[in-house]
Amino acid sequence: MSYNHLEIENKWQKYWADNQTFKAQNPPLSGALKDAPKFYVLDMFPYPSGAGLHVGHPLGYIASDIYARYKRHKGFNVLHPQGYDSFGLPAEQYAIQTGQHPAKTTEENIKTYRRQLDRIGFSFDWSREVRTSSPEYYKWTQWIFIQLFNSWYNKDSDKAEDISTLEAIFTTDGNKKVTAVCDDEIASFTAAAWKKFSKKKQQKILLQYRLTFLSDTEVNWCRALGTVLANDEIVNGVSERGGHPVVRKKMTQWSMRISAYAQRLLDGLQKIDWPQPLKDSQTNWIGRSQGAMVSFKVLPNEVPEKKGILSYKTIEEIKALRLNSSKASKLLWDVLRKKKGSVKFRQQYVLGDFITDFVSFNKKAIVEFSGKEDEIERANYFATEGYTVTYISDKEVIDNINSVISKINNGIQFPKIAEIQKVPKKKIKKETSKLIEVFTTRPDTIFGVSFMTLAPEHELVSQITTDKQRKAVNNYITATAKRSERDRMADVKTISGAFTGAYAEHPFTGKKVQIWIGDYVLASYGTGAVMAVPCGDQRDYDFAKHFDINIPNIFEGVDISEAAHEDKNETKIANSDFLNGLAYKKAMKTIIYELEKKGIGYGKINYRLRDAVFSRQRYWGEPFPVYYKNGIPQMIDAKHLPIALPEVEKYLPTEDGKPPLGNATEWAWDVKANKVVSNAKIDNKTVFTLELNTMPGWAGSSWYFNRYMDSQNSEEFASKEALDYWQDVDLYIGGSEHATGHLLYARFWQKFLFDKGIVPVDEFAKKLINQGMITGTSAFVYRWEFKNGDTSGLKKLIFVSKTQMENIIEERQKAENSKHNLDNDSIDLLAITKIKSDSENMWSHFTPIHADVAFVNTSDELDIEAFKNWREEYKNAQFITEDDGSFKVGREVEKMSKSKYNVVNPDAICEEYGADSLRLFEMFLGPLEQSKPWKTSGISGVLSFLKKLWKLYHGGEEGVFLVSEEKATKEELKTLHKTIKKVDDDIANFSFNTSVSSFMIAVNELTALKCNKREILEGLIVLISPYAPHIAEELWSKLGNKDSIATAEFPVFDANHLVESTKNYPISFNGKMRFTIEFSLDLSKEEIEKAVLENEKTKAQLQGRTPKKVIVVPGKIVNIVG
RNA sequence: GCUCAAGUGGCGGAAUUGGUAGACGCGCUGGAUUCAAAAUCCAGUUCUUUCGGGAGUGUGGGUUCGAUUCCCACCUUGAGUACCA
Repeated sequence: MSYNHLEIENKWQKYWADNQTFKAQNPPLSGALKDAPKFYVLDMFPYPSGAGLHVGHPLGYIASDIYARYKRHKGFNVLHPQGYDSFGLPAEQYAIQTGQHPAKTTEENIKTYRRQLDRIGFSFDWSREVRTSSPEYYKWTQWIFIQLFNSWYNKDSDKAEDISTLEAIFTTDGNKKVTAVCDDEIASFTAAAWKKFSKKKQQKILLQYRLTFLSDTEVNWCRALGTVLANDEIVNGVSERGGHPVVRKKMTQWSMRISAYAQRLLDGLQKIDWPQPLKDSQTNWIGRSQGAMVSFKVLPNEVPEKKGILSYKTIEEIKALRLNSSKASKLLWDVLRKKKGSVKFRQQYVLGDFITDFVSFNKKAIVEFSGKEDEIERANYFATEGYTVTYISDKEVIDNINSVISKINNGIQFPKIAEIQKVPKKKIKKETSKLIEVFTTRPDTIFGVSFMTLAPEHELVSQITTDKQRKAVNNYITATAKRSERDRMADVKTISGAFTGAYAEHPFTGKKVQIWIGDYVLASYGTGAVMAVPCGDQRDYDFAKHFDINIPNIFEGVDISEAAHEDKNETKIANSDFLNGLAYKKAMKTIIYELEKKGIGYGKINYRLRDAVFSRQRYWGEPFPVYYKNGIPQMIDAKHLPIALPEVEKYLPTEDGKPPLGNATEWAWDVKANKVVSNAKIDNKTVFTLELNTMPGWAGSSWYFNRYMDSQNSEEFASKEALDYWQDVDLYIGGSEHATGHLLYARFWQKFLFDKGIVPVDEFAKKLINQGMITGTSAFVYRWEFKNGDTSGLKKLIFVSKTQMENIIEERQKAENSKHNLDNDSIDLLAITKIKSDSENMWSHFTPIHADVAFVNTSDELDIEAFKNWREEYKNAQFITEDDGSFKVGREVEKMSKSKYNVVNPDAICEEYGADSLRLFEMFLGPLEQSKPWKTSGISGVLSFLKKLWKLYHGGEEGVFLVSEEKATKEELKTLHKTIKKVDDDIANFSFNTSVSSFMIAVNELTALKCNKREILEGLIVLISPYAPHIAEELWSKLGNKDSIATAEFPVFDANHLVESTKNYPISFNGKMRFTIEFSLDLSKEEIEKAVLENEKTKAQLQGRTPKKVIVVPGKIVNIVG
């Protein structure tokens, strides 16, 4: 009976499903597992895409499955679940295109995934399956959101606490004593003041402390996708998915205060066994830098005028105004710009703090549309500046533009102060000295400060710029505003900036320090301002050189004539008053002490990590359990969860730009009935509008590992017993692309849940492995083209086989090198003269065209007929084949992708070679964490291994099952135990590839020994079972076992079987091995040395010379130095 | 630029504390079997060679009796990050 993988695999997959073989037990444990320790093996759950799985996807699942099966053999109660991260953009985009409900396509895709996964024979406990998009699951995602909303971060206890504790503090002490992680700008208030605040104001203040909060955030808006994207969803300024442009935009969004956990996320990395590169990228992403905040006083020498300074903000406002200007405004501007009025007007120009609609500076006249919110303040200011304002309305302009023009002209001819009612007298602002705050990691170099640089967007820029410099500054701001973020990033080399004319006072020397603006300073990091130390920072140095600013040297014995000196460890500070002679560490301490003493600065740790935006303008995501009352968000009571996703007509944003949920008609919250009701009932008394955004993709994946512990629990997130028993994931396998997304957010939520006492540990995964990517091996055919792609002279497309193409190129090279006539043998070789006589034109290029790898056999030969039928235009193509008539394709390694036609489907592999072959082969390809190319041709090696394995149990030519009960020989035992040791070690090191080799070696050796003894074969099949479980089950049952092999005891290694009496010593000369001699291991060093030197071969090597030295390492090697 | 990872036959890769470089498999070559093919089995397969040998793990140095492994410098590739003060 020969090995029939299809029959065996079907049989056992059915058996496992029917018997729930891999169901993990929750406490209390019973049966064989009564005292079993737990082991939790987890894969990153997949997003079920429409394309299904390709052979690259299961790599990590196979590795984790082997580990899980191994642990079962070792007596553990193994939890090895699987589920689906089933909310996401692709299903939604498909819905937009086809109108299909995302739930439906998701369901279908999951079915495909499940079918594909089942075929590979995974030992998943499917009874615990989760889907992030099912209401039973997202009920608890919503529940966690509520917990976050009801929490604040107390810096003193360094953990999240219930918001009620904060309210209690406010009532007794106000907010002065609280150290919380909260919004940057919260005014301080006393207990008395707190009590007097309205409920609404109190709620607004609390919102600034909550761990999830609403704020106007600059977000990455992707117009094409109609949604906001997280930083890690953007690659090179375009969306990761689809490559659409992304712009910055302000929106009111839910955010998660992950910044509260920055330090703990960093510290936690110490105690988890995750890959170093992954830890590094999290460390990098959190971006801790230690330094100090320092305030510089701006010198009031030249009090700048406010008028006409463009700030970043105003430029953007003006842009927006111009874009959105009303019909009337456009109409009027068309007339005014053509000077139909008597004077030249400018549109939307800045005057003081205001943007005028139209202004004439020389006539001191303003034309404004009436009805602006701040009309009174504006009028007041314009009047004090001596401007005449003419008010007009939209209607007037549209009805009769000529009368409007004459009204304007009249206003100018007969100046009169605009009518102002109840103008409050504007307070004259006291000119207090302004402070520029900077963050620096090198406060010890403060004596090297020779200028300061502000980001062009910095709010002080417009206030401090002097008259004289205003034009230059405005020009610079305008110029940088035009450049997109991308341009600025791409162009790091160019140094640009402008002097504001203002000076700051050096806090220690009292010297005047120039204040510049420059786009190398980012508004979004630190305070958006830097103290420039050109001698110690290369960017400051370059800037100083470029603008000819002096570069004081404050380092002892360091030459800074060529470049800044950025090394801090081995340099002492000089020219720095009280810091002179101090090394970095000491200088840091001293300066921070001095700064704090003077009250102008303090030591500070800054993090790059920003709070995470949590709102998405999408349909296919978790709805928020939130409704709005007077503009204040309210949580729906947890007992009414889940708040199910409503049905909508269309999945696109609404006409007026609301998220897709704005299309829902049943989307309002009735606080009396405690249910979702029709929007028509909204009265803002008992029925309120619900949140229209949905949660981002990472919401559901940030806690799913906890849900698996007790996935069917409808009462709780997971029971306390289950959480206490399973604790955390022992082994987590997934891709490294989640380093700064999922894996950071999940750690954040886990720490939060830990703070709240919901989960027992604050890191969810002890050990993590990143599996590498399996790349595809694309196949190419080469299209022969004429110069300039001109194919007009050809009746047919010509494809050239790979070796022939290489021949042609080589011939051409030769011909060109020796300047031979091109019409030579090589052309005859191909008989192409028949196709085209002008051979000159034939010497042109070959274009590689992707051919579907399905058309190519294991010898790289193309199925020409299949290829012809693939595309209409290939039907009549001509093929220049090899001499033997085959057509060879070119090969190249690329990412596996549909568009490259190099996708290999695991179903096809399972069909032809079997799941066991697929599993073995994927492991055999190379180290798990490394990326490696897939080549189907290689799989024959593991298949023939399986056949040999099968034969071992089916001795003789007849092929009947035949196992002997004889005692095993020493040699046979040695093979088995050598393999046990190797597999134990390999699995511990995740070197699955070398285990497969050792199986092959074992089977080869046992075959050579003609071993068919139960004593050996029973152990062997358990060893192999984690890797190739189907054949293992079959042979195990043939060996007479009634139960599944899944929990059979793993063979125990016995070193006694490996003890040797002799060693084949390598004899090397100057470190090079030349031959070997066998000696007993009992021999002493001296005896070995003597025997070696007497050996004939040694004498031949030495050719009469006397060796200088002989090194003998017993049991290892002999080295003769000559 | 910075951080990290990695460079070994035609290919995937092995060599766990420095001790026989190329395990295992693919591919290739030759042979057996077959009417033939597939499958299977056997032998060979780093390069070079005057068949004695000699060289060889990205490059150049170093430490050592001995280096793919340790140290220094450089080159190349891949990943992450990007004016982070």
